[in-house]
Amino acid sequence: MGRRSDHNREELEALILAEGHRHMAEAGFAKFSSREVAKRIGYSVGTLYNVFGSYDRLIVAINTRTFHLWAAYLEHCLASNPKDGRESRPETRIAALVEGYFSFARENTNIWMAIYDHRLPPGIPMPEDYARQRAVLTEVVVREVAAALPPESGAIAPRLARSLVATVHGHCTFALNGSFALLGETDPLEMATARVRESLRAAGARL
Amino acid sequence: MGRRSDHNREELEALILAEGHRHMAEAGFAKFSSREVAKRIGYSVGTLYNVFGSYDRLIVAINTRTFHLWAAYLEHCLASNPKDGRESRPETRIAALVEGYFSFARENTNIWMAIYDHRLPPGIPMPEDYARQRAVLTEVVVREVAAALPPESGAIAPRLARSLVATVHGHCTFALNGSFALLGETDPLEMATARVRESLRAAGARL
DNA sequence: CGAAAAATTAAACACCGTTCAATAAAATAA
DNA sequence: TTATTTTATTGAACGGTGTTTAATTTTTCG
Repeated sequence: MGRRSDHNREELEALILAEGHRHMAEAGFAKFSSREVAKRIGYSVGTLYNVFGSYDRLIVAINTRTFHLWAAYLEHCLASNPKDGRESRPETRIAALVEGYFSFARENTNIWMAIYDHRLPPGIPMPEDYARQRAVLTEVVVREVAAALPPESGAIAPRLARSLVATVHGHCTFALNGSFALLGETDPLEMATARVRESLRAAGARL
Repeated sequence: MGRRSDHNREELEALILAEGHRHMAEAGFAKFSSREVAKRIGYSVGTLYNVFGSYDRLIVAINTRTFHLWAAYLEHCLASNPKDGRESRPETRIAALVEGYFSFARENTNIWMAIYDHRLPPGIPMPEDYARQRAVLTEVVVREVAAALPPESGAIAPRLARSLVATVHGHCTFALNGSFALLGETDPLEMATARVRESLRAAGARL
């Protein structure tokens, strides 16, 4: 049948992705539907499948975009705490990072949760884009952790950074899914920040 | 229509729960289906809805059972490290707890993940059973954390324990969903244990 | 036994992801 | 230009889901 005059393949992919991202933000992972995305952009379901191949690949593309937004958001948070200003202490920048992790998740709950709600069927490998965007995000943390540690400890920064991301992730998850509220915890961000500070100090950081 | 001779209401509820749990363990949250559970126990879907009211309440019941199993598993792990034996040091018991957290999740991935995959629609409150079973699990950790801290720090044990559970949860999640593998981390358990030890030391524990 | 109560069913509804022959439009060839 | 090939798009069909409900069966009890 026919090529439409108003969208080439590239534009169509971008259109689906943009609307898919919006729908995910509004509806959340559990209620997300590829049919609904198709309806919203005025194409039929089949077209979506021609472009993305499957539901899973569409979700992965949406999540990849979320990683991109997230990394940009964190860099923006850090830019408010410049290295050379009065508030340039590594502690401040680390705190800004933890706070940024939490506030991105809080202000974009559905798209943030979708990253962890979705799991690829076993055997299907992650697209390269996904791994790369995720690595970018991790690199930001590695860089800041390395800056907080004494120069001679730089080698351990990557492993420690990954571990601290997991620490913050755990706290953020419990904050957003109600686990902390259920158990009586009222300030998850403070708890996460404290745990990160302790581990950095144990690794030799002077905070 | 009629009451069957072979199951009263209580037995039927237990039957559904047992088969539901089994199905969740085999299929995982994404492929779980109440219709499939009904088919397996030889009842129709309607009966399931008469007993549990909705899909969500069935899932919550399954997850509540998982919390119960999990707490029992952890107590069993701790029993292998008795308080009064040669290996009675709090550090050993804390390590056993972290290891138990990981190994339960690893050996029961689907039912463990289902706890965090499922989210109640907003407005519907958690059943009391769920909160209670979850509190039991947390109490185990609070008790061990308090034992690791100096007596005068006992008051902070509950908050610290919740935070350490979040820390371990984050590491366990990243270990099981492939995040750590993607980022090159090869020993999540070691990382989690190290973070917990650091935080306990910072709180005054002599490990 | 017969009537009231309770339990169970099966069909219907509105969704979902996925596939695929038919079709319409664009690109190319004659 | 017209004819043909290639490409993009569709919409119906399939088998699945959670959920509701009228009809039906079974049990209970007077």
